Parts: sequence; C-alpha cells; structure tokens
Amino acid sequence: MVEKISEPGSVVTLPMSEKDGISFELIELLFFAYRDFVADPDSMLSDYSYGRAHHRVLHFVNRTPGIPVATLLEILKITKQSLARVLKQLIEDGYITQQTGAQDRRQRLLFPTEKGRQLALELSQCQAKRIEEALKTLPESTRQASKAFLYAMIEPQDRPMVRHLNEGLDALNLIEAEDSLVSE
Amino acid sequence: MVEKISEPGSVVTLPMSEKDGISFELIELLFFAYRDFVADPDSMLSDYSYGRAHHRVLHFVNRTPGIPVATLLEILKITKQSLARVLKQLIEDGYITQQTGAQDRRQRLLFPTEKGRQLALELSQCQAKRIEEALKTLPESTRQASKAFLYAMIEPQDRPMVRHLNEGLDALNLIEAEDSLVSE
DNA sequence: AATTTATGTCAACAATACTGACTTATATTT
DNA sequence: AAATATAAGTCAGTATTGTTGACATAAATT
Repeated sequence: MVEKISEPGSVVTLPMSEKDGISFELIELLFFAYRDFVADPDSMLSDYSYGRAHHRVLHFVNRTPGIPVATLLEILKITKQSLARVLKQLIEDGYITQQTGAQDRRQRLLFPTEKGRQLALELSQCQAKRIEEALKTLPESTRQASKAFLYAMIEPQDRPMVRHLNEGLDALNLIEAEDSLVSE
Repeated sequence: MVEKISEPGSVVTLPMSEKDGISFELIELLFFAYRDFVADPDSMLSDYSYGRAHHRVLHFVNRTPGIPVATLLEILKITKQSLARVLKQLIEDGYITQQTGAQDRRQRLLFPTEKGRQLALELSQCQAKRIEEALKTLPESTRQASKAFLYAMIEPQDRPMVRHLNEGLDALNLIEAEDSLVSE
C-alpha cells in the first residue's frame, strides 16, 4: 500500500482525536476563525505597505487617544523596538501624532489624526462586518456567550484592562487599571 | 493641559467607540484571546527552538496522518517555501516522516512519528486546558455557542474541510472534501 | 511523446519579532 | 542638590515566518 522510506516502527497512522482525551474542535476553530479574521485587514493594509503590526497600533491608539507608549507595549505584549519601527512609520505618514504629557513631560502621548481615525474605522468596519455576518445566522444568545468565552480565555491579570478598554475609559484610567491589577 | 508638538487641527482626542456604529468588543476579545491562546505553546516550543509554524504543521499532520504536502498548504494558507523550511526541520529532528504515496507515487505523504505524536499531544493538552478552564466558569451552552460562532467566522469555502477534519476523516477524504467544495 | 501535476530547491527579500546596550529628558527620592 | 529611577528613543545584530520567481525532478495523464 505504501512504500516505506524511514524506519516503519515509529510511524503513527492513527489520527490524533477526541479519543486521546482532548477536544480539538475549539482549538482548530480558533485557528481557522482567527486566520480569516485577520486576512481581511491584512489585505486592505498591503495597499499602504502596512502590516498587522501597524493595524494593532493604529487600533489601540484610536481606542484610547492619549495612550502612553508603555501602556501600548503592555497591551500588545511586544518589545519597544518592535513597536518603534511601525510607530515611526505611522507618525511619519501622518496617521498618529505625539504630544508631550502635561503631568509627566517624559511621556509621549499618542493620538490619532483625522486620517488615522478614518483608516482605523475602515479596518474595524471590515472586521465588524465579518462578525455580524457570522452572528446573523445564529441565535441572539450566541453573541453574549462568545464574548464570555473569549473573555475567559484571556489571562486573568489582563481582564480588567480589556474591560476598561471596552468601557471607554480614557488613557490615564486605563493605566491605573493595569497598575491596580498588581495588588489584586 | 497638553503641549502641542504637531498641527493641532488634525489631532483626534475622542476615543473610537460603539458610537461610531461599530461593535469593538468582539474584535478586541478575539485579539486578546488569541494572543494568550498561542502564547502557551509558543513558550513550550521555544525550548526546542521551534515556533508557531512548527506547531501548526505538527498539529495537522497528527490530526490527519498521511496528508499530502499540497493539502497542508491549503489548510495553512502559506507558501511552499514557508512550509518547506519548518517541515525539513521537523523531519530531520524525527517528529515527522514522509512516505511515497501508493496510488500516486509523486506524493510525499506526511506521518507523525511516536515522538511527533507525543509532542503534538502535549501542545494540544496545554491549549485544551485553557479552553476547559475558560468554559468551566460558564454555562454548558457556551461551548456549543462558541463553536457555532467561530465556525461561522471561517470563510464559507473552507468550512467543509474544517468539518471533515473534526469528523476524523482520513487524509484522502479530506482532500476530496476540498475538491468537492469547488462544485458546492 | 507531450503535457501536467506534486514536490523540492535555490536565491532574494520583507515583516515582525527578539536581545542587549546606550542616550536623553524628566521625575522622584534621598 | 545629588543620586536614582522612569519614559522613551535609538543602535546593532539576530531569528522566525512569511513572500516571489525561477527552475528541477519524478511520476501521472493526455
């Protein structure tokens, strides 16, 4: 049936399945759903020669105008150098501007420009559309259940920050939310 | 309050919010949930100096032993060259073996070794654990709702393949599922 | 015999991530 | 006032993962 190339003793032909005591369905659904969820903005951004990293920075700056660089780093969980590259381009291209913090003049607070807001909205609209199309075919309770599931998938120490982000707290309150989690 | 560095006329200080007619909550939950979902296997694999790409190849080869290279490319939606690099390492390191196809001797069918199965199971266990922990705190209906939502987020033409993958169809049936979707 | 297909390979390149070291400006602490 | 800490920026080097385009080989199909 099959011509052996390497030691036959070690070849496994049985599929890894639920029989192994693991549920693979949600693991794979998360992979495929995320793969297609990011494909839309990725292709839109390639017109600007921007990538996923630019999208994320633009998104969170728009969601929290006045966010300091350090907070952005904590949200994205990337290094300063990784952020610096894409942020520099976004500033040069006029999508984001920096302003020196008033209380703390060491901070460079990040704000979107009108152009940056416009692009962020286009990208979000595209992603929201896929989500609404998906939910349209399903019972209304699915939206809340999916939110609850995804929220519970997040590391506990980051959940307050995600909640505050969604509640529209401003940049300074967002930072305090993060600080507070240390003592929680 | 704030010292202006660039043209003030273009600076946007209002947060992008639901008022813009877009629901940002699920967009961000998908980002954060996926970020933490892949962080676990990423850190386990760094011990082997492997990355996310190795994980994905190893996973789908274990889920569908005997999968041809072309099918793997369609699942991962990457190029031949991207796959070749990580696949070569996995084969050299003894996690995956190749066998020439019996019906079609041009094909190199991919199988896990015992060592490859072991590693794939460890990684999946880790991801399944996060999922089960998340669902533990939520009503039982959440699991099914989340599956339905994520499934509906996938590009329609790929849904049959994902379904067949989960139903444990073997490598050849999986290919036929993909072929059939063209005429569906 | 000619063409197509499945796979592999080469060279070059781009995006995104990392580390570690160092600088500047400002704030805080002693 | 001096020492220390923090926020941010920068530099050099490296790794992973992705891309393109061209080409080679073996086997299947026409």
